[in-house]
Amino acid sequence: MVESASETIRSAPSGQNGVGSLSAQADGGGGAGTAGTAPAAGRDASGREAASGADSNGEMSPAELLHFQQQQALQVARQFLLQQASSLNSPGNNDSKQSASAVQVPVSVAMMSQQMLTPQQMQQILSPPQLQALLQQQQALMLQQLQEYYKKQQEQLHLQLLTQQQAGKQQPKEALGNKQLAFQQQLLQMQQLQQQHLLNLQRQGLVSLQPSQASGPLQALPQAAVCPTDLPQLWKGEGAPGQPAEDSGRQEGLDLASTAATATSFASPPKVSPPLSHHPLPNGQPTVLTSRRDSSSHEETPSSHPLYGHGECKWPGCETLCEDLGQFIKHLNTEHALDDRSTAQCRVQMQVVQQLEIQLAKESERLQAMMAHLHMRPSEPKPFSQPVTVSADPFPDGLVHPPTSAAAPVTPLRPPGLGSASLHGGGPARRRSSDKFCSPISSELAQNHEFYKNADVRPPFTYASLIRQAILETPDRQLTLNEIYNWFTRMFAYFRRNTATWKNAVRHNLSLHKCFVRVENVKGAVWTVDEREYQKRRPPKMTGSPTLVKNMISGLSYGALNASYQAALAESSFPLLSSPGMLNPGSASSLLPLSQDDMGAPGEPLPSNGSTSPPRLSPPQYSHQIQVKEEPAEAEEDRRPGPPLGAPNPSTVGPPEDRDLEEDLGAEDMS
DNA sequence: ATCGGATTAAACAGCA
DNA sequence: ATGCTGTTTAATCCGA
Repeated sequence: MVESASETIRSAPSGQNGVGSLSAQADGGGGAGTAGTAPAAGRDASGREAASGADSNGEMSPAELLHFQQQQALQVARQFLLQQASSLNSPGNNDSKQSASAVQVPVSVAMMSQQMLTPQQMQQILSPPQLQALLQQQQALMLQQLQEYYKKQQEQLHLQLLTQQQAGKQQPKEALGNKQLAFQQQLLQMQQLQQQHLLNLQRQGLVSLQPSQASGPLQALPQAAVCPTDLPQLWKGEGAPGQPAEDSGRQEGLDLASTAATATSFASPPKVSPPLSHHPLPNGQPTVLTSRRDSSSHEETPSSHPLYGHGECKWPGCETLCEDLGQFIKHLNTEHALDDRSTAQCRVQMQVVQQLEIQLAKESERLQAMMAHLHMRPSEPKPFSQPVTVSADPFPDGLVHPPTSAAAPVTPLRPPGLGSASLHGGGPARRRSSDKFCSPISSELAQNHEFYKNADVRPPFTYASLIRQAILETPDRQLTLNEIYNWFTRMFAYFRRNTATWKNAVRHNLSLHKCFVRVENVKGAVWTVDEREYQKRRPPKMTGSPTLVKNMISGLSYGALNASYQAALAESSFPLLSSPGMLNPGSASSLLPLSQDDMGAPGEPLPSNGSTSPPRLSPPQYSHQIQVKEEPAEAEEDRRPGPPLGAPNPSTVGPPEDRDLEEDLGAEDMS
């Protein structure tokens, strides 16, 4: 009647049958409708996007999401690292120098680290921009210090150089400048860092790199006695400049996974005898990363320079514009010649790299811990045949070995407890796996408690099931709205961060579902769960379809289901169901005032007798038959035949059953 | 293609 | 007046 044509226009993409078009539903909704639609349309897109993110694209399970996030963080860090490293190495290509003298590195890392960000700070997950900002900060600070400090140390440096050369190790070829020495040293340090990192990875993150340890490589360097004969070879590999730092960096970034992966599995014997005194690498491949990068850049345009890109000098803090490579070279030689400043800057860069390494190690460690946690449960059959580890897993120990961060395959991860259902649920919010398959939310929740608590992934449960869980977890099975909110935020990181909409959804669900009953309490209103109502709505489709049930049972191992269900009962405070006695008038009433009401209520069929009232709840039942739908199974026994509930055979129409039940209890309930 | 459940958004009323 | 709570409607998505 009302031609709310105006409204009509909006929606109706295709979503609902023609409703949209006709719709307008001017009918009752009137006010709400008009006002609501507009915003709703626009918001839906964004809102959903935020909430479901991956859903639309590729389906990701919560765990996959998490994994993905972690990988991204690591990649960013690694990319950064490689970029930094590339600029660090670049100077070396000017000439293939050799001679190595262990340059004493005066700058104490410890000192530096104090000036710089604390490990704790670094440890925080930084967004790329943040990371960059921090790095710049570090660089600035360190630069300052270095410049001052370096003057004092220069003498010492020269002295050492002389000493080295006199020792007969000096290379006749060309005189080595401090610059080269410094770079060599840095290179070595990089190698050490990389080794350390790899080692850490291989140790599955059990080795955490402490800030204090960070100075290890540096200080150990002198003693490590860079073997002069080794260095040349090292440098040789990087004779060619390679592509612009940026490009190479980018490339590395893209290729990071494989790079890292190869790094860990590389078997090629290193040319450099690992100087690292403390971390002997089993298969030693100290230079893998470096040499690999070098070699790749090696074949690249000789006309470019790692420190030159996009027409500007990439020297840290420089950014001088240079029209061409020639000009850049000139600039490099003049502005960044071997002097205090350049050397200091190199060190700074080195520090940056080191810090990144540390950060990377920490993130890797975290990732590994997370993955280890997620892989902890062998229970689930993996649908994916994808190998979890990259190549042969070199880890001998018995620990679970999640892929190392470096080599981490993109294997989809997911919370161990999650059933496949939740998996393809695609992640975001449309989950309800628990509802559908009767896989008890409590069990999954218990298993993945920590996961959901810390991972910002949306739990694969419906609001209704979550609310119910929250309520059932409490001793008296009742919660105020606010307490429910608190439970959500306490149990799920997701709800801690996505506060906008879910509260409304919770309220909406509380009101919408009959299974949630509001009870006036002394101190206000509390919400309780009417289990029967809840159970009623659970098996949406299974009810009438024997085939469905059959499929389900065959699909999910009965044993597993049963087990999980029992587990749920046990751990999840489902005393109501698990213990027959619970339904006794006394206790039941106190606990579930409402449900009690329903059952025994006014005139209603439900016997006040607890055991009988909830047919499907009777203990024997789930003990052998999952509750999957089985309310029918034995309900009838105690119950009067009348109610469809009792209908033993599934063929009996589902709807009636549902309806009846509803009427049975619903009546009172409604009132 | 359709249906029903779930989610999200929003309007609105009642209450402290 | 404001914020919280609770109810309701509508749009949309998604799985069956």
